[in-house]
Amino acid sequence: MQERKKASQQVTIYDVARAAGVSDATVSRVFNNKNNVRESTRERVLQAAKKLGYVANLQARILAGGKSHIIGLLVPGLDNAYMAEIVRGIDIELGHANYEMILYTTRRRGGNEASYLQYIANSLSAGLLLVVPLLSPKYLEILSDLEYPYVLIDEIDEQNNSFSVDATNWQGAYDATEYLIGLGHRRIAFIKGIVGLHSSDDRVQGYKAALKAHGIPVRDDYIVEGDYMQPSGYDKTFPLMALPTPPTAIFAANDHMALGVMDAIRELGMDIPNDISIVGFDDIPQASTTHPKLTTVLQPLEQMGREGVRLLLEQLQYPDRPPRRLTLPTQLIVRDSCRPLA
Amino acid sequence: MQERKKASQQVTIYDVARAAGVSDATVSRVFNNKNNVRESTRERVLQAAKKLGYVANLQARILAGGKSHIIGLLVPGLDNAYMAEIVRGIDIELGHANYEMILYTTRRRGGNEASYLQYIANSLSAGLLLVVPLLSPKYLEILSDLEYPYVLIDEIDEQNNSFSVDATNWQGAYDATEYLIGLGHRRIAFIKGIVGLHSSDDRVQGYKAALKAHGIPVRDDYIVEGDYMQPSGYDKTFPLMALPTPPTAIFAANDHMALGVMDAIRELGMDIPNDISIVGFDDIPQASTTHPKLTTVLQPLEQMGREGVRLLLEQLQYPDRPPRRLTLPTQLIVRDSCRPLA
DNA sequence: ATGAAAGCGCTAACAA
DNA sequence: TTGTTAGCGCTTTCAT
Repeated sequence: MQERKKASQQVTIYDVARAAGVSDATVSRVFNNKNNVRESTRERVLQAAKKLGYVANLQARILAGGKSHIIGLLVPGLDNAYMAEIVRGIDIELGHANYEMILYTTRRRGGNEASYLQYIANSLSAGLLLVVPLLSPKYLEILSDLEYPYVLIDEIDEQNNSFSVDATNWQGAYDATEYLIGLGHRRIAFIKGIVGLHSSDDRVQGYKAALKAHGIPVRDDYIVEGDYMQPSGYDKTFPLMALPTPPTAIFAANDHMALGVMDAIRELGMDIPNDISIVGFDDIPQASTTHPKLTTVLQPLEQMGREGVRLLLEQLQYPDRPPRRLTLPTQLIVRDSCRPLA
Repeated sequence: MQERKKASQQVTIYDVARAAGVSDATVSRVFNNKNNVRESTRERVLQAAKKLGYVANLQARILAGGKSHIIGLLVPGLDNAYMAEIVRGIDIELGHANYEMILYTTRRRGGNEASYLQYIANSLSAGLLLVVPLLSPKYLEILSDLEYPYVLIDEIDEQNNSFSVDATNWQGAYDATEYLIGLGHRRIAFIKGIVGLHSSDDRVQGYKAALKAHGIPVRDDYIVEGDYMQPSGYDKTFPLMALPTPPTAIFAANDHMALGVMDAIRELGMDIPNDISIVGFDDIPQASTTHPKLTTVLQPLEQMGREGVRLLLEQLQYPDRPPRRLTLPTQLIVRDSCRPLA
């Protein structure tokens, strides 16, 4: 059988010990960076290990008393740029900490959150990172019942009972709106994201607040519902532009929708930014490769992923620290999709 | 410390054995679904296990020689739609088989393939799925030295010594080109993908073959280099359109580049498809949400992921089967970015 | 500074 | 059908 062959070929701590003329315990010490090893011995061991191509066996290490060095990542799916960026950050940070990641998708257990979470908690991962938009409160309940370490990314716990990382969505939307106002725009439309999503709701509020702060009335007909997907940005643009007094600027609650808006605007035979200004949110990679380049609010997705990992590892190390919410700053990225109103 | 607590609390096979009045081996048998256990005994063990809340320790299980029910996925990164689709397929199929997936990124060990692969082989995964464009032959060498089960996705092994899944890239490009020819186009440009990539090279060949088959000379100035990224599609379009006799159709070796081409064409003030026809390759989700909708060659990405998993699980089960290469059919998806030449 | 020995939780011969 | 006995590769006391 396959597994046997593998076993017979694996270079173990023993082989290294023999080759270096020391005991297995000493080899272990070397690889765990214990300080009670003579420098010359350490070198000899390292030499031997290198020569033999020794690679530590994680299972054995963990079994013998170590930590699992594996965390879980629960997501609905990987199929959008937003998620990919977060995962990139997670991956980088995990790499630094020498942790592995098991990917769990909510898709896989439609409906039965409880048993899925239990399953995860009982398997190899030492903790869980959740990037689950529209997280049901039930998840949180179960998780805390399980007393299982976890961190919410781009979601918050209303009860303030979870570790979480998010961004200044309100402020980001406020800044973008204010930027448009500064450019002379007064008729600024807003395409909302998924209602109920915390980040999404914050963005609408930030938009409205900026308008009010500058004495511009909030017009209901300028605020339309979207769903964070490109087609909704496209679809919603037409009714907006068909208004008796159409907007001179459109602020989409995320970049995907902004891209859809751009498509629609072009289809209407209008020019961006000369005929209308467009702003997005997130700064996904595509925002800077589209033409004209999209002005948007950078959400530090990668960093959110990294900080999420940090928070989780912190919990693993100090299980008794109280929950903490980390809110990272967004940043307006001015590119080419907006113009001062003539 | 967390880990200690957990360890001291962990219910082992021993506890269950004692509670059920059997030996640990019997408990192991029950949990591995061996058939040589009396039904009444099995029930008793299950009862005891449930009562004590027993959960198998995977590390120990693997270390002792069992199967891990975890496979590894090695990718450069998740940051593009192409990869996301493949991963989606992998995830679905893994779910069916009740396997977990550990994500490994090549990013994490710049350069040192050998030790990274060894590390992977020595850790929890029972096998490895590789979606690594431009896979260095060295990887394959190491992998086969390790005698570790693996499957290549969208890559092939020139030596025919690996399990692999790919698609009919040549045929797909041939079909798309022929479609354009059928529409009356004669001046068809091609933007290449990354040279050296197997799939990419096949696509150029398919394009050329179709041209030749229809007696259309292959013009070198109509074939330009790209890199599969959107900006290259954009950049390469301008020189193409500045030619004395510019093409009436552009075939980009993948959708990302085709999207870039569309941007450039619009920037030139031309209309798609009235002034020029455009075809892509892959059929990423965005191809159908852009405007006009992109005519493209569907590469069954999701299915490739699924088949990759199947092939890997097959190897795990029958270690002695000889390597197999599975080539899935591509399919021309006609949408709105092409028009008959007037 | 180093070695010897025990054991982590489990699986897999081998007996019985 | 079931129990006994060895390990899997490693870490960690406890000696030396």
